[in-house]
Amino acid sequence: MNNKSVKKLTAFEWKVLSATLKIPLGETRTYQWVAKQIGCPKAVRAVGQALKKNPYPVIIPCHRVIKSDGSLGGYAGNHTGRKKILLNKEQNILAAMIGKS
DNA sequence: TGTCCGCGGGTGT
DNA sequence: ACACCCGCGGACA
Repeated sequence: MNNKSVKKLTAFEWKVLSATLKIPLGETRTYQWVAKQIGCPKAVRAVGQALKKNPYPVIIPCHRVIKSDGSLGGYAGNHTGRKKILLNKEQNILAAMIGKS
């Protein structure tokens, strides 16, 4: 997991990224869920920060991480529903994959 | 339903 | 070492 090429990320950030990567395609998880995975269910805010600072936004499905009440969160709120669109397309892709099979 | 506080860790100063 | 920040969560009004 740890490469020397990687930026200075702390263990907790790695936990967050790893937990986020564990989220199944087309599925969504809450910050609280991720926080619990890393062993800090109260560090939900820190989780969000780690995601925001994530070095690989491409492999990190930040849009897949939402608030506990089902809201997409501030990221999407600051844009034109970026999370929602990404998630929607993601589900569309998943559906297409299933359809092709 | 709306607003406030607290939790946990990062980064900047 | 201290203070402020953050893509939240939960409690209280």
